[in-house]
Amino acid sequence: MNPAKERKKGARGRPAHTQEQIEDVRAKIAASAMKLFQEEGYAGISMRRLAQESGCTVMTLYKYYARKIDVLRDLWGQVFAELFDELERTASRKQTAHERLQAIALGYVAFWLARRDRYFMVFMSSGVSQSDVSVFVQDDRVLSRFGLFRQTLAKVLGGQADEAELTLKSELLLCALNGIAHNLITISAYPWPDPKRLVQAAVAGVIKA
Amino acid sequence: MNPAKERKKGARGRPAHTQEQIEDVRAKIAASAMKLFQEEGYAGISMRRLAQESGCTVMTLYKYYARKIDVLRDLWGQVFAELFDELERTASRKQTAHERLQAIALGYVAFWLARRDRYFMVFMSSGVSQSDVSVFVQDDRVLSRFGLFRQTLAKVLGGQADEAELTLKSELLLCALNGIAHNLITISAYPWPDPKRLVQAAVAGVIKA
DNA sequence: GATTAAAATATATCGCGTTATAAATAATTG
DNA sequence: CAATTATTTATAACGCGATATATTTTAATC
Repeated sequence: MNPAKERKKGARGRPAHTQEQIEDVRAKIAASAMKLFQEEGYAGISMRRLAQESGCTVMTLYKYYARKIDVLRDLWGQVFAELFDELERTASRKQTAHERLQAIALGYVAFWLARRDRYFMVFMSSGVSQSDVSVFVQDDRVLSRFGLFRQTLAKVLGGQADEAELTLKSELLLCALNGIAHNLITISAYPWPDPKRLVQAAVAGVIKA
Repeated sequence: MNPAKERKKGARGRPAHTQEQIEDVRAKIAASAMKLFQEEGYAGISMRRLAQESGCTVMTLYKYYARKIDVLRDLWGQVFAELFDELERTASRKQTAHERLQAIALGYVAFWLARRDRYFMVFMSSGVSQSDVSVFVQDDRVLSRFGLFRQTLAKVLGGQADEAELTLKSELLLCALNGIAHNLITISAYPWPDPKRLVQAAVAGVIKA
């Protein structure tokens, strides 16, 4: 209700930006940020630099984003959208539910392994306090897309599992996949096996056990 | 070879600190840091403040640690030592291999969930660049202790798995456990189930599949 | 005590995220 | 046009991590 303050008719002075205009400015800043953060890392880009490359001043940045981390958070949604768009395309090319589950599980881990810079951008962003991180995927548009895993797993299990068991197993699978990506990326010194074998074993673990 | 530069006999001037002396100073700084980082978080403590509480100047800190993050890294080893000491104590109280595996898996996740501040300190430390993180558990003294999982799993599987399969499964289990802790801590807004159920399902996945 | 070399300090500087404040600019209405 | 109001800019400031440089203190030998 009353999402954007209505401008009273006959009001004087410069009108406030509409929601659309605000999002246009944000999108422009975010585009610069995505480019810069990927090239030189989140911590490597200063607000002064981002302002310069965005063609505005630091104070304008702070008008559209309360803190630097909020710029980053704006990019997370884009990254997850890209990821799940890719996974759904991948899944649509497979015939059986089992193949689809394997494909998206592999695709999920492969996505992050191929985009370590973005993984760090999303999961390990520097200068992040505990409270910042706990809301890192609070956005419903992001969270809801993880339902792809639950739905695909449901098809594979058929009637073998009730709702509760299905929920548990799909969440376990997600934890395992995130854990595989997390460990392989952050503990890179360790001689990990082929990620495909880990993912296949993880999938086997939830559909057979 | 020639680990510490030998002081030439008859040398003039104040002798350089021995390795032992250096480690004593580091230990003193690290003690202050562990206390302060836990109380107010890594990002919340400045080098100026750490120097003050350690009874030295900022420049002295930088003599013993090249960067602030290196102080933190020094604490990681202590945290893992505490974790695995606890896990081994837990395991020793159980009779069967299966019980031990369950216990250490549960204990591993429970340890981090009960020490979220330390989890962030170890796995999500702020101001960390990609290269910093890739060596975060490179320390052999830390890495070797993860062997506990492999050995315990070997007992459970008995002769059912060859070396390669045992390696794969123990690494998958570790990925899953880290993933469970990681997700439950960082995506705290999501209504996760009881971590015990996730861990039990993860263990079941590697011993039955 | 004099000499020497290392440890430790003192001080200044840099760019950083962030905030505050005042001024300039732009877009509207009368 | 003037008046009004929001956006944007300009500038300074704060504590931060980090670095550089010069000085003082300390612990050893002669």
